[in-house]
Amino acid sequence: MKNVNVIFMGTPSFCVPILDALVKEYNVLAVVTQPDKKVGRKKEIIYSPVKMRALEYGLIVLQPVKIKDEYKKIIDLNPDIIVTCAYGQIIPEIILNNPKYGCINVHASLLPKLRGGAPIHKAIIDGYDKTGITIMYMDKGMDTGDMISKVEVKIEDTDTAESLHDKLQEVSVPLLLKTLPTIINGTNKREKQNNDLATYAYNVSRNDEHVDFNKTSREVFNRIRGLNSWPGAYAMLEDKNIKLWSCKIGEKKYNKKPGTIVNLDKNGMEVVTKDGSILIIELQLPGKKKTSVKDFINGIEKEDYIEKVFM
RNA sequence: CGCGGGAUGGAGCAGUUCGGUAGCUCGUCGGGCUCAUAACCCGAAGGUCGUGGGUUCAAAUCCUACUCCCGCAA
Repeated sequence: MKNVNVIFMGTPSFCVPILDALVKEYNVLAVVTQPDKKVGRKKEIIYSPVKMRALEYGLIVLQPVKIKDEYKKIIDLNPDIIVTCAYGQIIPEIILNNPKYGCINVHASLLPKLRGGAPIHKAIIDGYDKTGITIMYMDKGMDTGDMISKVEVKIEDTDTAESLHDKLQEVSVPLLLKTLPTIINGTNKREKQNNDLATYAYNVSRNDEHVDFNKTSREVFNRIRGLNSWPGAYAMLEDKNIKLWSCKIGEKKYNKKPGTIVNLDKNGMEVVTKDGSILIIELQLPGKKKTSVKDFINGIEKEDYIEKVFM
């Protein structure tokens, strides 16, 4: 398939294996990714993972600030097909209508569920028992185009956003390599999405990262693991912002205000929820590193924490 | 130059204000108790106190420059 000219558009590490596969099997004309950002305390300029890999291959890298206004270079390359995956900008119709085989997107959910930028996190946070990868034609909406192929992945209680990310990443490449030839030879399926069944997974906001212990243990558990290992869930204890990295669902019930710390020992920090409790296993204080509660308790007075309430 | 916290045996921390013998809770190793133990008792090993300068009779502690880690904000 080296005679098929492809442009790949993507940004985070999730889609780097897709770029690898495309480079191996097809003729990649260029890679489009988000502009370099100044990130973090030092304001270092960070290349997207896709850009870094593209540079390793010596590919042309385009980084339009607004692809809506800077589409010309892409069209001028005259691609046969454009493959996108977590690119991060809405592609204008003038590009969508250009390649002869169309523009397809690799999306990390079973559409029409979880349309949007954070389908992996939200799949866990919202308590889905399965998710997957959908390959679809793009249209002008956000993840609303016709579906071509899918693969399902089961979500286990042991999964975190990170482990689910890895599982989905693993199945995305084989699905794409199976699907692309059918698009090129015209034998692919094309199924409309049922908009009535659609759910949404917008990018994770600061508000999404906050753990509300007034919810059920299950909901708290899902939120904490759904934000691990990035960006992490948090709750406030007095004036401190405490990150909660991993937890287990507790077995007891308490007649106390949700958020109250009732026990603190090497097994964890037990916090009251709406319908029971949660055992925090791993946490992080501001300015400190992530530590297990087992280690954390060695350096503190338990009385400073017991009966305090997470907000 | 966005704001702030931090670096002390393998881990989590105290000690720094006001310079004077390296401390706590764990872990590890050895021994004891026990039917047994993640429990308890006794003992031991293990630290250039992030790095380089400076002040001092004396620096983890004061001054100075730097490195690395982290929370927030973007």
